[in-house]
Amino acid sequence: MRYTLPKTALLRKSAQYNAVYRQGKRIRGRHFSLIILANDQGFNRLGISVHGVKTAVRRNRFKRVVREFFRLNREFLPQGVDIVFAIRKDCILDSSQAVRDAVSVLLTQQGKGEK
RNA sequence: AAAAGUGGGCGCAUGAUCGCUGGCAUUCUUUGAGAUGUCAGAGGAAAGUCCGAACUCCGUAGGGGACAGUGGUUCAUAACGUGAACAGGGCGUGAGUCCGUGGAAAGUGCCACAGAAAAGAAACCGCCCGUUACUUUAGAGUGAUGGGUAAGGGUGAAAAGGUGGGGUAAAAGCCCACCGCCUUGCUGGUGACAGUAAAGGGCACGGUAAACCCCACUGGGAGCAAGACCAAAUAGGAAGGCGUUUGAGGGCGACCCGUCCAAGGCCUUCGGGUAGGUUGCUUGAGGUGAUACGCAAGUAUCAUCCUAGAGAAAUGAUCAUGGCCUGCAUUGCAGGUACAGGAUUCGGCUUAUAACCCACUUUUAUUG
RNA sequence: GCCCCUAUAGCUCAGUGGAUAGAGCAGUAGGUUCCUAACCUAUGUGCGCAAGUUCGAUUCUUGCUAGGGGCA
Repeated sequence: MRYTLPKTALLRKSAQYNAVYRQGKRIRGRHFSLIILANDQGFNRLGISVHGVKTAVRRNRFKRVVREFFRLNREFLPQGVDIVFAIRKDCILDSSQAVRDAVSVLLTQQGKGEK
């Protein structure tokens, strides 16, 4: 069951997204930003927002890559949080490994900032 | 063989592992946005939203006008601004291809600059005939003025039939021949239209309607975020009940008494309805094949098939094998494999699109 | 998904089918000043793209492209 990704692990409603946007903590990166908010579900939930990408094929491509990353790297992320990927229009990431590297950079930067 | 034209096809394939969505079946200590199994799961343009319809709601006596759209003819179609065939015109040696292709003798407007004149034609130069003044032997010349003239000049995108002959003071369809044009007839065609050594007209009618406009035809409005059903919370509404200084309810107060506020109160029900959920939702003017009719677009009959249904929105990732293309270069290595992703559903149009394949046709060259 | 609007100079905007397309700000060069600003003079730069109608198109028609807005 480790690598499944059911719909309960996705943010589905506008209200859920708005809660994360209002109260979450933002980490700005080069190709995308992370917005993180602790939840009371006991597991992570994922939301994806792609802005400024013209064609539906490229938009869906980003969403699939990010979902694939999220599915394969559960322990890599903080636990028990809602996390939204806000992808910018100049994003060039094309594989879950590239996303993993970028997220790793962001999280270590954030850790240093807190210390 | 080369260069073209037209029409059509294909739009990488197979397997393994992990994962996603839906249908069906089974299952339950957790009845869940559950689990297991099985089947299915993006396009030729799904795109742009440029047209047309289905479907849904709202509106609606009938007629006219306004407004908008369309615009050769005949068919096709549920319908269309789409398609087919044909007609007319432009382009091309050709196969072919392109065309918003009704009306300018209903009216109004516009036609810059140039030019005498740009529209009920017109006299600037020129040509011709008079009158008159001056010069002159005369013929004639110069100036002024009255007329005739559209042959010639030059301008322009465009200047009111063309060529030749006759004719005249000079000219002119003024007259004649041929060509062109218009009207009427005849013939062919369903028709647009075409033909005509038929008759008549001397020729009138510049262009522009993707300027206003006229004519013919078509059009009620909104759109699945349509619409239908269920329905938290909050505010307000309606009805009924309680209560009316015999005090419901609330404040002060630990509580009682007391005191203060008090119909703008409390309770129940109903209706509408937000978040949210369910539905609309995929069997349809459907696909494929055969036969018949039709030049064709297409239509009819029979057989056969069922082929996505999400909702912050599923079809992805990794690996392997093999196609195809390119490069290196020799039988391996490297790189590439387009445009692009359903959102109520259909019919079209338009736009994007790597590489490859097929059929027919044309022109040129060579050979037979 | 549906429905609208816009595109003119580096920026903000004008512009009856007809001239070398205009105004303000900005830019460049020169003048003025001891120097700078202000001021004066001169000067460059454009009609989103492609077809069509017309003698002629920024303007009219069609198709694209880009941007913006509305419908809960």
